Amino acid sequence: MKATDSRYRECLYFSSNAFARKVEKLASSIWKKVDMSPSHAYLLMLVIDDPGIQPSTIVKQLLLTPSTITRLIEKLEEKKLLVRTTEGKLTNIYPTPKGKSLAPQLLACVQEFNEAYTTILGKEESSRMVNTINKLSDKLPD
Amino acid sequence: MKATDSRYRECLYFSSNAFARKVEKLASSIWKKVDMSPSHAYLLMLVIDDPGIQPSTIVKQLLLTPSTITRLIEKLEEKKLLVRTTEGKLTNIYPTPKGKSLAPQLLACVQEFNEAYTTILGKEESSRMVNTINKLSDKLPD
DNA sequence: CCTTATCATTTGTATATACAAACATAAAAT
DNA sequence: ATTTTATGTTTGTATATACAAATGATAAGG
Repeated sequence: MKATDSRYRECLYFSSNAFARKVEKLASSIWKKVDMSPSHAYLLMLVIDDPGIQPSTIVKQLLLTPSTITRLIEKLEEKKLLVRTTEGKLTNIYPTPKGKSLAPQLLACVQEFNEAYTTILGKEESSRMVNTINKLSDKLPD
Repeated sequence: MKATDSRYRECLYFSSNAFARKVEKLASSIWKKVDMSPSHAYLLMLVIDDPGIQPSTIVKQLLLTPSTITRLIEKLEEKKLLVRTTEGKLTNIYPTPKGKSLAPQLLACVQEFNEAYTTILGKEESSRMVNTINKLSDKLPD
């Protein structure tokens, strides 16, 4: 059934969740090429762009909680794509050569994903959508 | 950090996910009063409004997968809020008296949630948002 | 009728995410 | 200098959701 036909079509809870699930699915299908989920890929890109970045900074950039970030990092470390070095209470994350070598493919995925949804939704409309979502998102409480 | 400040602010993947998480959180805080997650509550309301409804119909209404629906139903059955009767390959779901008695509280939560976000986002803007999201959602592939 | 295809539901397992508590360290206050 | 508070990170555990395979049952084709 289409969202516009659901009994709960007017409820923001449903709309936003259903939409996010669809976007997630589209994104996942693209990042499967590098055998990674979109979150992992974005985190890795952040680390490649800013070697030594700390988890707390990643938390802010990705808008996820600290525990989630730890878990994402753990997985990427297992895959030998990045390493953690801890000094005192601070942790620094660096990409490994293997991780760094993925950079071009990661960028290609970003581009492919962006093209995929702008093609489907229209260039105008999707960028307006993203802006509106962000604006509203900022109004909602943490 | 605000969504509008994230490095990935222009990516629909981030925006839609972050937004959905916030909406989910707001919704959860309200439905905690009836000790239920929003999904469980909406499912229960569906069953109360249409006793004997089948899982496949719920799937279409809630835009979730069959396995997720089974899991939601299981939990509500554990809580004695609904019952399943299976005949042949079809299953019918009925609310228990206990489940039915929750109806007014469930409605109150719906209302409270709607008021919460329309207050925050503005009446106009939130209803436009919901419509746009649904429209775009329908364009994305299953 | 028997076999095969189709449909509805469930089960096993996996992913993404979060909350709350635990740690570990650094900074501030007395 | 010792205690308190604050900060950054990790761990234990829980929730929501999904995919793929299994199950159970009806329907269709030979």
